[in-house]
Amino acid sequence: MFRMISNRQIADAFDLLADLLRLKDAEGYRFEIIAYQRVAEALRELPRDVRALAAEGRLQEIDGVGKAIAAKILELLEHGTLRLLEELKAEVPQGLVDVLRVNGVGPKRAMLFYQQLGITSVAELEAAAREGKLRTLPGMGAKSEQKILESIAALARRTTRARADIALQAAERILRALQALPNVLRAEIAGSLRRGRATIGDIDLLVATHTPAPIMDAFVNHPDVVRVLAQGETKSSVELLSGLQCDLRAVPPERFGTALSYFTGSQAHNIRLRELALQRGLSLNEWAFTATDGSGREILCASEEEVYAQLDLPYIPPELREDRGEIEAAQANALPNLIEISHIRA
DNA sequence: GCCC
DNA sequence: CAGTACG
DNA sequence: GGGCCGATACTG
Repeated sequence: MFRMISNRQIADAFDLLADLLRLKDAEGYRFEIIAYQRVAEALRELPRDVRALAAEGRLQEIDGVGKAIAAKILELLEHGTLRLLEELKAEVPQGLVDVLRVNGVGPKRAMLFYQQLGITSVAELEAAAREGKLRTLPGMGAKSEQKILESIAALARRTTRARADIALQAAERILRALQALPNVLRAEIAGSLRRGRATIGDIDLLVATHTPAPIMDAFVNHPDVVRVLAQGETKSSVELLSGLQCDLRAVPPERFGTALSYFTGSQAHNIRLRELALQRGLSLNEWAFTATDGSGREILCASEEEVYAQLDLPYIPPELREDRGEIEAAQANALPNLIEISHIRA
């Protein structure tokens, strides 16, 4: 019989596997890393106990699970551990996985810090930054060092994902300020908040305008903003009083549909849409569909309806955009009817 | 790594 | 440019 | 066997 091990624990093991591989050689294992992360997410969303599925020999029915990963799941169910995972732990300090959670630190820098300074934890990274040691490393300077210190502080401030209702209040405050600005033609909440998720990691906002610069300025100077993480022509990122990160993108109104689609996600849903576009000889990004025949011809979408229509799909509501079968359902014209408040009566 |  | 980050 | 999202955007 199988061990007591939850879907969640198995998912965590695959995420750890992905992170350790990322540290070892991000490029060399690029697609394996993606595969492991996909499976981790699929397992967390799986409504059934993996052990039951395994007992029936149906593991490969899970999206993203093939022969190799099915074997790894079985190994976890039987032994509670993975040989591959243990080997990687011996090669790469596990504490580096936490270091990866620091904004601005990816696998390259984490390994650089480890190999040059022996850093294996966030605490050690913080100490090294305070002592001015990071700036001595190639590609690092005083500014990068300071950013890392601030990221570590931010990491401590927000321990968990925010409840959607709390985040919604914070989002609407910023949104109202943006809507009140001259030359803002539209302003919308995007991201997981728009998808109706119960908890959200950050707030994503989108505005339609022909003059993004003054809007970006107003955004980063909003009274709720405590820190500017990045500010560019069309994309800025800030930290709010609540500790929440808030990202804003600005696009011209004729491109609002592709932008809202992109910024609403989910990532997995976006990737599926982009694959569908490629099948039709089009490349899709947040700005437009672009013909892949070299002509550079663009198809602009002011609304999301146009985006889906271009892909021969009926409109898919944000709440369903998780790549959990909604694309296939849409293609079969069999999307479920969502329950709206207005449909409910006492 | 998975999938066509 | 490389590195990191975003859905 | 060979592709796998983005002609992404921002920083230093």
